[in-house]
Amino acid sequence: MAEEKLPTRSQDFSEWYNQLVLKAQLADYAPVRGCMIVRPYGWALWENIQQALDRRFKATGHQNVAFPLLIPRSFIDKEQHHVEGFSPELAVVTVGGGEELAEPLVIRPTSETIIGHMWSKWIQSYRDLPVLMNQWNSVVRWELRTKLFLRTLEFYWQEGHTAHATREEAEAETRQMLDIYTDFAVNDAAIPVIPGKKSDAEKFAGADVTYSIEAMMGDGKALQSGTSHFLGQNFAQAFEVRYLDQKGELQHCWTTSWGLSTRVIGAIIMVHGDDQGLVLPPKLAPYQVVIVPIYKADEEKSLVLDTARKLKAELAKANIRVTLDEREGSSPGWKFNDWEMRGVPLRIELGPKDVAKQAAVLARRDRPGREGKISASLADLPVTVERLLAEIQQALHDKALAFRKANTHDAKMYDELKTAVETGFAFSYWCGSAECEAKIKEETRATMRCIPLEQSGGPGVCVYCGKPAAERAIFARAY
RNA sequence: CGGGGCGUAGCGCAGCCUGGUAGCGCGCCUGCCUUGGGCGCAGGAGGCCCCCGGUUCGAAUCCGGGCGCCCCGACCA
Repeated sequence: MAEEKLPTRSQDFSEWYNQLVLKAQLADYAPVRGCMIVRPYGWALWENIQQALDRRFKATGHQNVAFPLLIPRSFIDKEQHHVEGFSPELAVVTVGGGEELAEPLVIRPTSETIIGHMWSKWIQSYRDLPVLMNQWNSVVRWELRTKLFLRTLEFYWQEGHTAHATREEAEAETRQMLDIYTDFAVNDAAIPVIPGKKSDAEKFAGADVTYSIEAMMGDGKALQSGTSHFLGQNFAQAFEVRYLDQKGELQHCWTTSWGLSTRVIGAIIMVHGDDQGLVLPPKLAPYQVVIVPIYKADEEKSLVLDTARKLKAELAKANIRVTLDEREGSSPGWKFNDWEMRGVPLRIELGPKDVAKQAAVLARRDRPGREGKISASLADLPVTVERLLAEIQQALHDKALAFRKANTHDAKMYDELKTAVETGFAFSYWCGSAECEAKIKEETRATMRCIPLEQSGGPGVCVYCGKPAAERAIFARAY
């Protein structure tokens, strides 16, 4: 129940976020440090995200699989960069059934190694390729500092893994999946994202190239919201994933992996939320519409509720996710605030006056207050609702894009970059050297988020060292 | 691992300094009344006061030790 007001976003963005996640009942803290319980409302949101992605994965030929949670410790050690990257954050099982294990098992931090191991058995011929797999699961990384949805010890995600005969095919797959994430973010989550390439310092442990989609949160900080890795032949060599080509020659496969996690829920909260609470994009919202009935006397109550129930059935028939708030003992005003806090895109207020007119009051979540309310005829309500939901979906995206543009600066001078990253993104020329990247990070706390795929303006000079630079990169403070 | 905060009713907290009947607000339950922007009244239920040890006639309170969680930095999706 929402008994107290949230801090405003400008007062304390971090505290606003923490309290909102709890109050909206998306998630709660687990008894173990850094772990999270996803509550029904949060999981419903995740299920909608899963469906939106899963149908895209299936449409591009991927199949779902389930690999085990436990991985032999030695597997992690087989790929040099992988072991360096992940060793510090592994959870290790050393005892099973009361006995010390001969070989410790790690709880998967990601599944490249065990999948590589199995592929080496399954893949023999070019006819076996490509292998296109995905799994929905959870993984464990022993993070030092955690935050609900954004970084927890265990988190839910999907990890896609593919193996190909050629470099070109694997590279195309890597980019295809990045495009899918972008499409999902923009069209379903209403989050404008910048797809781009990571620096060597920021790339996945074991990848040749890492791409990501980067989004700007409501406080101007960046959040990496999905990644796609071109793994080259690194894992194929470590696990001997080989095939015979048409000429009868033994070749190593080229592999990819790509993932998107419940972290994207954090992005949805921080991109669209306002001081009243969540604002969920209609395409992913667990409830797209809530009907709040209003009545005094008993005759009114039955009249209003009968109408409301019919309305609910009609909307549900039109495939609109709708709920009717029949809770006794809470006033309509209380319910308005409650559902606003929980981010339902559209509210229908139905009272005796409306029923008499055969109309209802519609209130858009993205336009708070009385001015956002309109009266609509009951006769064609499903059509009106569908139109409004589409408008809200678009409006959320446009607002977020406008915000990002307003807080992104083409910083040419280093001083401009320093100022820009205080409140948002700096889009600056970078020579590509790790030294410049490290210095910028050290001096501004901003990291190189990505080199956007979309470039314009030709070459320039590095914002830090002044040497020639081919491309511009996004620098920002990040979650 | 460094810095800070906190552990007392489901939640938020007071009480601790100065030891002596465990409290307040919200929520919850019952009834009445209300309901178009976080209603009101009355009654009620609910406690290993984080754990272990010490001091004391007596510990939520004092002393020692431990554990846990949250926030801020370094590491990361």
